[in-house]
Amino acid sequence: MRLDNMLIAEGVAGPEKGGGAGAAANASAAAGAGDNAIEHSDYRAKLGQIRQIYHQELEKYEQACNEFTTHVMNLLREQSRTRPITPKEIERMVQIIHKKFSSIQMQLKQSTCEAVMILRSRFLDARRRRRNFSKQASEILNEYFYSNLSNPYPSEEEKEALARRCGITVNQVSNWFGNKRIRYKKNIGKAQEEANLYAAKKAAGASPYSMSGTPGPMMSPQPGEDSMGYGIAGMNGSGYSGVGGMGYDLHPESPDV
DNA sequence: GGATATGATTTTGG
DNA sequence: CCAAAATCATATCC
Repeated sequence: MRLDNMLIAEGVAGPEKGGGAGAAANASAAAGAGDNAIEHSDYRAKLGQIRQIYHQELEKYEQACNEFTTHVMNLLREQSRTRPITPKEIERMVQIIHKKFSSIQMQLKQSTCEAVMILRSRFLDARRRRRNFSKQASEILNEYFYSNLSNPYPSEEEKEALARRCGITVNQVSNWFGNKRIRYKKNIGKAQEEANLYAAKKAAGASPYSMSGTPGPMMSPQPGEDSMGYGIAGMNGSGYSGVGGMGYDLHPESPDV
């Protein structure tokens, strides 16, 4: 029963709902968010495949069940000429057959469920579609991180600002800082170089992009403002003092939201 | 193709 | 409940 419900919920079992056209329309409607439209329709297509196979198999089983039942019935009828066979016995026979076949159907349903689950995880698990952030986003995040090494915990507002500037979500900013903190701590020695590197960049000021490897064209025309205002204003005086004492420093300035 | 980097999720500790 | 730590799954580099 659970399996049935699940299959219906996933749209594998249940009403036919007009085949591909309906599914496609559904997909495009559900993908109003936009960026995941392609993956979603792909998901839909795969789901349709599963669905089709499932129904095919189901029908096949049903047919086989009927054939087998009639076959048994014929045998019984034949036997009834040599010995009396009660209707009750026939009914029992039929029930046994149906039970057998329904257990086979159960297996089909279960494996279909499994397939759907795998499909879901394949498409819905964000880990499987990881995309690296843009170069600029990494720059912005790193700048903030190394400018606030003594307290790399951006507040909610700061996270939102960073998210906007990087074109990612607040959650992603949080993830990034979580990863960065732990991975920075893991090898301070090496990362210190990076810290210095970013400190140097900050000192260099306006053009933190050193053009290391990519002779390609400049990046996107990113709507004006950016750099300046935020990053440089970092800490008070002495660059980055040793982390030695306390981490708590209230932000020297909080211009607005 | 494997080694490493990196974003996301899951587990764990306070 | 939040963040650290562990872990997963992919991207990217070589």
